[in-house]
Amino acid sequence: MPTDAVEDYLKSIYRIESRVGPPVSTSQIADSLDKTPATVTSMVETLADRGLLSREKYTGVELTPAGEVAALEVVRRHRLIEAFLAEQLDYEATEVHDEADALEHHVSEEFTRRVERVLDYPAADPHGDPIPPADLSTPEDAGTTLVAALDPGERGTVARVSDRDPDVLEFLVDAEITPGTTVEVVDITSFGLVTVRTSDGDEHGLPEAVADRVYVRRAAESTAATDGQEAGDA
Amino acid sequence: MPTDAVEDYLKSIYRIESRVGPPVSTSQIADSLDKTPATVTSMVETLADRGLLSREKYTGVELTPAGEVAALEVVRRHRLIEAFLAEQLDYEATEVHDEADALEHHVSEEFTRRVERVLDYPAADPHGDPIPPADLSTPEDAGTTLVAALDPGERGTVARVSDRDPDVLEFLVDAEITPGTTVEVVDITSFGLVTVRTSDGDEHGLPEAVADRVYVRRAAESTAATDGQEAGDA
DNA sequence: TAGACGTTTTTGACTGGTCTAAATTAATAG
DNA sequence: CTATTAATTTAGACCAGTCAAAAACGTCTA
Ligand SMILES: [Mn+2]
Ligand SMILES: [Mn+2]
Ligand SMILES: [Mn+2]
Ligand SMILES: [Mn+2]
Repeated sequence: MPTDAVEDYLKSIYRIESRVGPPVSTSQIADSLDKTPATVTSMVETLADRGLLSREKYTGVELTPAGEVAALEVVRRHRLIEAFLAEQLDYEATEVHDEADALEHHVSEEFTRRVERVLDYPAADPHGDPIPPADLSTPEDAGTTLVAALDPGERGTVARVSDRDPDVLEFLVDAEITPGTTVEVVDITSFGLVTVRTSDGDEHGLPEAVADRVYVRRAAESTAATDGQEAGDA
Repeated sequence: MPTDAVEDYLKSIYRIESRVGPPVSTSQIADSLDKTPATVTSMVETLADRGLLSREKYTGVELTPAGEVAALEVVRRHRLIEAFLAEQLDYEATEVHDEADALEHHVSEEFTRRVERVLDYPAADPHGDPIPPADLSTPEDAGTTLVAALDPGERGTVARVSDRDPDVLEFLVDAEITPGTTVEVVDITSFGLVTVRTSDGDEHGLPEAVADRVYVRRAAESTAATDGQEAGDA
């Protein structure tokens, strides 16, 4: 029943909520969907009428449980399709997004299940975003942003790279900073340059805007200062 | 640029043209798309304005070369998607149609090429409908309808079964009258019952409406009456 | 050749999604 | 506490696609 537009709004609100929390403002939605604020106001009204979100005028919106379920269904389809494109049709991680953005509104539940089965129930899409299972039960373990998780000298595993800016994503993929790889923070300057070493030994300087789009999990118990042990689990 | 609706109209007109030829009437289109005649009139006006078809009021429409190209692109995507669903996701031939009908408007050229490549350039969809190649050059060899092609006693290979009526399709699939199988016409009655024997030896009585949806190619040079030779190429 | 009848078009209306321009509101700086 | 400013909402418009009801058309029959 929901139209493409409705699904896109829900998905967008969901993603903003899970990044910065509610309330989600009109302009945040407008930016992320590339619509005018007037358009967004009108749409969130109808979404509120349908019980998919609660709205306080001039403040913002927040998904209701029903809205969150609907959003998660879209997110699930989106990520599953991305995984599928990468896996079965040999798409690059940088190419899957737009295709999935169109398809996500038009695949049936049947299709979704079959894709999931063929891929053997993948946990994450090609960027590392977790794929909600059919019961939509995922708590969204996103990992922590690079500088928040690691001090200089520490290592971690990349859990996820944001796919929001295609250029940033392209850069990260080229640098081999992708889900599953290991990174070590070499240095963090006061002016926001983060230098990391990747598993192939290369060093890359990441401006803050880029570093903030890399999410990692600390390598278990191997703080460089307190512990010389560096046995790697590649 | 064309919307889903525009593509559906073009596809529908194309299929009617290739079945009964132009001009295609308002009501034929309305029937096949399940729209009211008023709606169709309004849409064919805009299609004519865009140069996709020529129209004579109160008579009907005919695709222009541009319209035919656009239609063939949709048909190509549709059939490729059907083949893909059957092949890679294990759909039954009876299940692919609706899914493809939605997806056909939302897959990119890139996607289409990749699917085609993965399937190794398939010639036909699961019902036997030919898949136009990327240059859209296909002349559509559809095969000939069962009673037109075969006299009683003759055999032929099923080239194609119409997918228009899901129930008929289901029946044919159950009877194992599907593209690639061999059928022998046992008897044709004056009142339109066609009895055929399938390769497994079973006989099936097909009412005219069903028989007309099975397209075959005569088994080369093995007319039962004039020739005892029945060497089979399965 | 005049109806009658079925088909097609016209008319007018509605929904969903979008925009621009104008009005309103909330937050903030003086 | 008021004035400026930025964000938001309202007002009014438009487009695509659709339908129901009414009018126009063309054909075929009596
Ligand atoms: Mn989308
Ligand atoms: Mn993604
Ligand atoms: Mn369609
Ligand atoms: Mn088909």
